[in-house]
Amino acid sequence: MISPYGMEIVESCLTCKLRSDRIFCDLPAPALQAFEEIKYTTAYPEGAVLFVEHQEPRGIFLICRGSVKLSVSAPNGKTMIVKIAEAGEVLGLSATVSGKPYEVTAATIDPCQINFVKREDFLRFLKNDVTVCFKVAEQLSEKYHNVCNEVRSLGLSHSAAEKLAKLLLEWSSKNGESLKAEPRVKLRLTHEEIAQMIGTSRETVTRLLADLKKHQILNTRGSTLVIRNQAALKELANHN
Amino acid sequence: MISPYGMEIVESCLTCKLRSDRIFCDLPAPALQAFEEIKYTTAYPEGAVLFVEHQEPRGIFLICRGSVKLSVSAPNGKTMIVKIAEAGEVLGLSATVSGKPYEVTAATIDPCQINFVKREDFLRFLKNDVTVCFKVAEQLSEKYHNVCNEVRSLGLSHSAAEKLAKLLLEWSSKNGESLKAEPRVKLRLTHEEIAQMIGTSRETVTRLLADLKKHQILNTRGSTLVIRNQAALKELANHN
DNA sequence: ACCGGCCTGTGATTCGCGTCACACTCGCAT
DNA sequence: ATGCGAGTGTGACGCGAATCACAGGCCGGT
Repeated sequence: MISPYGMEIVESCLTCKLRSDRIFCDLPAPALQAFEEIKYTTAYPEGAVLFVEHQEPRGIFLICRGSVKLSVSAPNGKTMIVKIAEAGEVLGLSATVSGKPYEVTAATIDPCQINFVKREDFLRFLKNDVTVCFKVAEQLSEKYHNVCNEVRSLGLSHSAAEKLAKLLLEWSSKNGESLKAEPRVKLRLTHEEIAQMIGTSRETVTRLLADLKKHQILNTRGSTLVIRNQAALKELANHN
Repeated sequence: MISPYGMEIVESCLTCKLRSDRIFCDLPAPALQAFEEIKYTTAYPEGAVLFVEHQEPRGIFLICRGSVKLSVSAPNGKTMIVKIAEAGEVLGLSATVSGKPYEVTAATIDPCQINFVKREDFLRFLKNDVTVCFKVAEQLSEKYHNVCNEVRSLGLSHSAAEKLAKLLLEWSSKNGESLKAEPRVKLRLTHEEIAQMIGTSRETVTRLLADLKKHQILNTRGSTLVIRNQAALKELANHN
């Protein structure tokens, strides 16, 4: 089956080949079967909004394919990107479990395939199986862990340069790229969006990147960043 | 029984009078009995360190009485206070569940009574009872929710004044004080610590508080703050 | 009553970076 | 080609707040 947005749809979670890489999909067979029965698979185009912060939780969204931008925003319109979620991650989990409003806004940044499960169905699913419930607890811990790191880098760094360096290093370590001599990072975000991730202004990001290039720490090949001096970048990230 | 630090110890969770107010303590009888058997009750003096960030998770800490300061810190020594946890809250939950290192440091700020449960015991306890497991998931959601708010106010406010105003309002709303015409907030932290909570410097906090007094928004009676103009404070917190 | 430590208050100076303003380069659609 | 819009690069300027430095309070110990 071909989806509306030129993507092949994975029909069933039972036969999904990505299963074993994933954290949440990797459930014992009976649980997976139960999940199969309550999930709705949907394809979304780029830029689709899955849910908005402060909305009542409708349920969870499991990313099968594509990536999703999570952001929080202030009444004055200023917004901050919390993270880019990839395939295998579950969104809206904490809101769905606790019944409190979604704490972030989720919008796709490329075409996505997503499994949705309604809140009541999901809660029933949880309460029927300790394995599942524990898995969810693990997921939540994971998420908590990540936000804590967010707080750490937001709160503990004086300079914007420090935060940018941290971000680049984090990106490069995602694909094991950081093990190479000159890790490459594919830039999928605009300077504006990077600025929103580290809580600074677009111009500052542009300037900082220019500086890094001038000092031979970075290099750009089209929209791919090459980290030429990882040590120096780490220096920037940790020191001052 | 009297503890080493002049506090009466609550012997058993089954007879604990605070139970119904608490989130985590409030379990069905059999689960509570099981909890009773794996917990260790301890009294701590002011300033005791329960665990340190990046440590391997030893287990969970349930505060029965007293309050605990949670902080993260950078290699350079700079530290940031994430929250002040009160009686009824569970600490180290996410680390214990996921097996990842503790993400914060926990230190008592007054004499505390605390129930400790070893990681293996706790995991067994979890996996034996869906109710418990679900409760834990709820707790984790709660925590996630709180950290998200932390990120929001850290990342989305331009001025230190804004963050300070937010903090004061949050404190005043804890005891339902904010419903009164002139809410009072007991200051239990030094300016230095307040600064660490909102990611600014001690001097700035001092100056901001002085300004607020000058503008008749605050007033101080000893170590108690009186909010004389809540509207103005909210204005500061939300706008700019 | 005295001292020594923490805490608070306040001025002077410096600097990062947000903001405004505008030019320049890419795509992409017509 | 042309022209438009989104994204990028760069200078000038000013404000907020970090930092340094020091002067008073407050408090608990001997």
